[in-house]
Amino acid sequence: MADALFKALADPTRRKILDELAERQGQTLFEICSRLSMKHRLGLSRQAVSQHLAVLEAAGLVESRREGRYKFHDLNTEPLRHIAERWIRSDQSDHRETP
Amino acid sequence: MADALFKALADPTRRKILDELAERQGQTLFEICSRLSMKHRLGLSRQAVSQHLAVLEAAGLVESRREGRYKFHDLNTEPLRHIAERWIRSDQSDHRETP
DNA sequence: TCGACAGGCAAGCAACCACTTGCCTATAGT
DNA sequence: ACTATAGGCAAGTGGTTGCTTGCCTGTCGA
Repeated sequence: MADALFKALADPTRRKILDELAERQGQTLFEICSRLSMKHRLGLSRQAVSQHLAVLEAAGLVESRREGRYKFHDLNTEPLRHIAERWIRSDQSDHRETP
Repeated sequence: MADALFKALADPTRRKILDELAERQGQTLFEICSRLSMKHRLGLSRQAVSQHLAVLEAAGLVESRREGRYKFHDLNTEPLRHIAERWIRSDQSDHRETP
């Protein structure tokens, strides 16, 4: 479970997809494709993005809903919220903002 | 920079190493090796752990200091603190605890 | 009804990654 | 001085992964 989450975040293209979904929820596969090629100059095939979305969905970071022939993708930030707690909770060093 | 961080976290063995360092700071390579084999039944070679530590150090998650023939490793949680902010900051969904 | 559009499935390939093996350096103890 | 200990360097290997290519399914508009 944590494994799928961290592996999903390991790829820079997948993180950019999360960026796009954070900026605008409910995008379709083609919208994400064109956004990636426009803004980031990424020449990815449709299937590549589709596979990335499958990985993100398996990790719980993306949820999809189908309407007709469109499939809309939504970002779910819930799995991201407790990632660092695993190592931060018993933190003995003082990481306060530099005065 | 973010790439090294996420790739470092992608491996389950490296995350266990971070767990061990979170539990006890300043461990040597051999201490980490024996801990991993004891507690997690991981039969890893010394070089495997050494390479993992190099990856973690490149990501800024582990800092090392040399004293004589020993090299002590310390966990640095600083890179972990702002990981999720990238996607959470402009979060419009209501993820409050279930009432 | 038929063609265009949105998406899915599966095999194949090249690059990467975790891990091993073998050898080497340097410090500490006797 | 010499041996054991702690660690490093580099080449090789099997498995994984990101991406492509080709083909198929389902939905909407004319």
